[in-house]
Amino acid sequence: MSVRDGLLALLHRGPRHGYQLKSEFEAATGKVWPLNVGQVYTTLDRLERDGLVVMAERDGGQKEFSLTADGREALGRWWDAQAADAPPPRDELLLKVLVAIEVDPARAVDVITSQRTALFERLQGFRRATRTNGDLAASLVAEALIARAEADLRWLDSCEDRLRAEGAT
Amino acid sequence: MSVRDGLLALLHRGPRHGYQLKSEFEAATGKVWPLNVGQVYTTLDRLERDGLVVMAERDGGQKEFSLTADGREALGRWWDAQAADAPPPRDELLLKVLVAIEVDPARAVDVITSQRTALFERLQGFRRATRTNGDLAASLVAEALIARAEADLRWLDSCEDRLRAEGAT
DNA sequence: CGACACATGTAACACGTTACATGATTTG
DNA sequence: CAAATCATGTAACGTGTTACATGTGTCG
Repeated sequence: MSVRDGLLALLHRGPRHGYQLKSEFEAATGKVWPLNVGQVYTTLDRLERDGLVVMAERDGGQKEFSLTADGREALGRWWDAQAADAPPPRDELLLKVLVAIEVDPARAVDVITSQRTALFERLQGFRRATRTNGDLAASLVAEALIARAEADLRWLDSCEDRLRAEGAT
Repeated sequence: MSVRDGLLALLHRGPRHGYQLKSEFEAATGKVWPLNVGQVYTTLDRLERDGLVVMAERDGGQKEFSLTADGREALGRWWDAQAADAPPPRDELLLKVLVAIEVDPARAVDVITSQRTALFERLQGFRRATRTNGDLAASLVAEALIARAEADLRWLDSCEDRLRAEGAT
């Protein structure tokens, strides 16, 4: 999801101005994406340039943006698009471990160990977070991150096993 | 992980030229990151500009790049850096579902359903892939993607439950 | 010879990030 | 009044993507 997609989606709820969109963007994404307001304006400019959005200036200098028909259509396509068809997962943990194994197997064990420790601490943090807040978005984020972290921890274990097995031969 | 980090890491194995790095990059990352050769050269230029790499021209027009002391140091820092400290997870699936719930709860159910179907099919594909190849990198990638996909499927179920619960009240 | 892999690059564009500049309105 | 928040933007930079241009070597 790009800022572009996010803004398009938010405008589905009705006309908004830039500053408003910033807060709504962050709220909707459970605050995992802190957004510089400036980017909202440049992105809105591009959306307008591409005809997905129209701007109406209201008195007081406020500018109101709304979806055009094209914008609504683009949004529809985005809802239907499969997240899986997007560019392959450039995941930091995955790639770092893969490269470490390939480039410097001796060091790879250390990398894996240290990543696992850090990930485990993060996991604890997520679990703590789930118990403290009531916001739906934030709690779904926490749930997703917990599930991911658990999966990643298991994967790191598996990597280490494989490495040891390779080392033994 | 950026192309920059990847190239730095690959150069740890010894001096290389650009074209070589392209293939090694893709091999090391289990082919999840198809790389345009051009980018290798521009990235190497930047690394040289930043003093992390030196270029030596060999006869035949081939250019050999090697790590400098600074480069080695930067690489060391990268190995030690926690993947978790990197920018928060801009995950397509996670964000799309969150935004859908926030913006258009009625449609969110459809989005979730369709994402789940697609994800399940991908999962099947990954499982098939694991049984057919012997390459370590590729098989670790497959393993990671399977673990992730399973976690995500469970999360999608949980999202749907929550949505229905909200809808009921 | 022709196709393909090797090898090196440039140009244009999109996007995200940070920092900076400016002014109105609200609130302690 | 002073500070915070609301509101709109610009400039500069790093990075990733695509497309294009060029030339060498090899193999059928």
